[in-house]
Amino acid sequence: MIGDKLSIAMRTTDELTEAFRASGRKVTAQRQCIFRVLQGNVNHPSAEAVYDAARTEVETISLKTVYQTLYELAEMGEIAALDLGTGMARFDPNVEETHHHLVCRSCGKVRDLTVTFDGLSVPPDEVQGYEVNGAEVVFRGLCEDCRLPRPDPQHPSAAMEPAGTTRS
Amino acid sequence: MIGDKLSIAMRTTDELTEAFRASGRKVTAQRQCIFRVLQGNVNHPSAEAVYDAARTEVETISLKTVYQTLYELAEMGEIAALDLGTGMARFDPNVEETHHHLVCRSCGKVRDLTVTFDGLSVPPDEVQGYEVNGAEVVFRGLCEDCRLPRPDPQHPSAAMEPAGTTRS
DNA sequence: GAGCTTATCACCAATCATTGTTGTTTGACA
DNA sequence: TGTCAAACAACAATGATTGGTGATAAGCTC
Repeated sequence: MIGDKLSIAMRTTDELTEAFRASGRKVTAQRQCIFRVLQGNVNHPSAEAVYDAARTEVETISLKTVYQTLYELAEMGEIAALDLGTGMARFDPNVEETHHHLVCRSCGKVRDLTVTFDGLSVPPDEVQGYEVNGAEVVFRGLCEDCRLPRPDPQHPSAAMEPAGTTRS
Repeated sequence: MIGDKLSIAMRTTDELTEAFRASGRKVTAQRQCIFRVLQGNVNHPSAEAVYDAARTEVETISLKTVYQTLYELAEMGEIAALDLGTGMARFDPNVEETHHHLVCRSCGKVRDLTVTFDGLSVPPDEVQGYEVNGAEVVFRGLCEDCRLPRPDPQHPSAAMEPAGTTRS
């Protein structure tokens, strides 16, 4: 396994602590715990997944606190809140490098795709009055775990890998 | 206004009626009403928007029936159910021509973008075990109505143009 | 270190989109 | 026309997320 892959572009817990304080926010044990959960997390966890991970450290932390902290981090631009059609918001600590996403249709697993697509813009005669300032590409398919015959394909991997909705 | 734009690639009400019957489904007044609402609709309505439009014809129709019929149409491949991050599913009667979408960050309005992007695929060394079988591009920005100073930018146009969630 | 102020907290209850349940109605075919 | 399952309307319920409230504690001042 390439352990190096975990060194994704994201501030450290200490840097986030500093950024929080600098913006007039208070730094609590709960928030630092959430910072730690996010640090180096490459799984695009849902709020619930962050909550579960955080609770192993701070048992009394509430889901509301997790949501609030995550959206504050998103507001500060330290993480990205994504809606990838998996039925719940996913949070991506990687905001430094522009990238796209691979989403599993079966379990909802998300992976970064650090590829730049040239020519990904709206032709002038097609803008239909929109002022476009962003483009996201989502590739869908089946992840390795859901593709192969496995004991329980619904739960290929446990922690930090929340399942997506399987509508239709 | 280009009235021709309304002749989007979609089956007529009669064709949908026939397709429904052919697949063993029953055709009711409620369903035909929904077919009519969708026919030529270029606004990517939400279930709620279809519901509202349908109710002007069949006052007693229930939201559940609308959801059920829309997802059956999606299952049959006659329309597409989209999750574009606006907080609710949007339905696109245009399934014939491959296209992408323009989404307004403010009001959630969606427009088709009939453009083909070359090279929109995952490089082999980046697939990370996924079996990819689909790619969607979403361009985000502000639509004409939300961009310009207007009396009530939250409701630029009324019918069939449901607002998106404005999280964060 | 104590006191103060205010953000943040935990614990609810509430919301919104969507889905499950149930008893009734109705299309499709005999 | 009769039969019967599919589809219906009218609920209640779900899951993700947010709002309200009184208690707590971070970060300042002294």
